[in-house]
Amino acid sequence: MMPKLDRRILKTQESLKKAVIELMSEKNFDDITIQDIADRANVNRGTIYLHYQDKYDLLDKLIESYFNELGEMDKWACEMDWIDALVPYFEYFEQNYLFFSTMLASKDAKGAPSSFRTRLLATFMEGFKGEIDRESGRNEGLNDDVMLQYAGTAYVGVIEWWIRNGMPYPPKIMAKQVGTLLERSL
Amino acid sequence: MMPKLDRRILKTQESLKKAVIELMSEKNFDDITIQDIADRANVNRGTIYLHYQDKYDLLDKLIESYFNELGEMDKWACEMDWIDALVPYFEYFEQNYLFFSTMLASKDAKGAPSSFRTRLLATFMEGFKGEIDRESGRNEGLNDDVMLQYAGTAYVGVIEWWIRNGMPYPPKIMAKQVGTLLERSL
DNA sequence: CGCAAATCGTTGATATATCAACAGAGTTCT
DNA sequence: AGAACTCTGTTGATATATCAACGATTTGCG
Repeated sequence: MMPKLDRRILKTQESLKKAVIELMSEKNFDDITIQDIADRANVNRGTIYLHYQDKYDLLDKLIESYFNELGEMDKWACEMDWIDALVPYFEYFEQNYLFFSTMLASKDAKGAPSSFRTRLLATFMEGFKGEIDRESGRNEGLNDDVMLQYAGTAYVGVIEWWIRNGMPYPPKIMAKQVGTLLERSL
Repeated sequence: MMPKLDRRILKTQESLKKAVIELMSEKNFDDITIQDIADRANVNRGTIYLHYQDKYDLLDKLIESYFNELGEMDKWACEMDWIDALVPYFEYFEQNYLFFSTMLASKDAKGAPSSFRTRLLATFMEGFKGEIDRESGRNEGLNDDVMLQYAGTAYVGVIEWWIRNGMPYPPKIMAKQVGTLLERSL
């Protein structure tokens, strides 16, 4: 069991993560100072060091927490219908749209397209692995690699489009449509 | 000088006040328990007693803080044009619409119309006192009492209507219109 | 009624956050 | 190069919040 975290720890860490996301949507991560984060989170600067090594560590743990959350949802979703299983995902993206839009938009230090996107893709492809239809024969002659890459990039692409365009359709509609398409591809 | 409050005190008190406002917009104040408030504010129940006697004390101080804020704005506004002076007020009502709509809606314990509304009216009338035109002669034969009551109830009434109807016009528009009307009445 | 559960207000021990201050490392400006 | 400035990471003393527990009321229910 996790050793039941103190309320204050959760609150400060939440404020700090929220602050980083907000600030990253406003300026480059490198231009963000520890004091900026502390101010935005309404937390003493020193407090940050009680939880994180530095701002990079904070960003790492922030991203990690989202992937963990996605991982949790995977477990929950694996035995459901495609369309039903996707609903909570789109709801999750909607609730945390600022995080996802910011992370998908942010370039890596070197200017390369975000490693976040790459990792997100890998996560989805991993999740799709067990869902490929190997029984109906419908997919004979198709390589797993290709199908996974196809479905994965499509999925990420749609999410990216949906978020960037202000989430024009509600999560349930998105789940239904994307679910239908993914089902055909795997 | 105020003895510079600790960050934690401000944060806790803010959460608690916000929690009470939210809860009051959902159910009767008497049905709200201390534990409810603690949960909503994400604060330990015992912490509440470090700041307040009980939930009634909390509500008192909550309301008081808003009247103090209004009092501060009065000082700032007294030497301005009517219309310009009203803008910050309507902006303030807009920002804190949940508080005002809840308080204006809430009945007192006995079921009487809210004493909050009565006090708000008194505050505005007090503020209007110095603004009555005694020079142009335009108001001769008119009693101060009557003018104050007239303008005060009108002002409160418009605010109430504006908030209850989802603030259909922006603060600046409201300030201009109400400012024009108040100027005519005093 | 009478019991069970919920709520209250308080306590003591402990954990966390705050604040002011410091030295060191970069920056910027001249 | 050097002065002035900013940011960093760390420290020690202190203030505040947390948690679990308690007895005392109050509330809800059979």
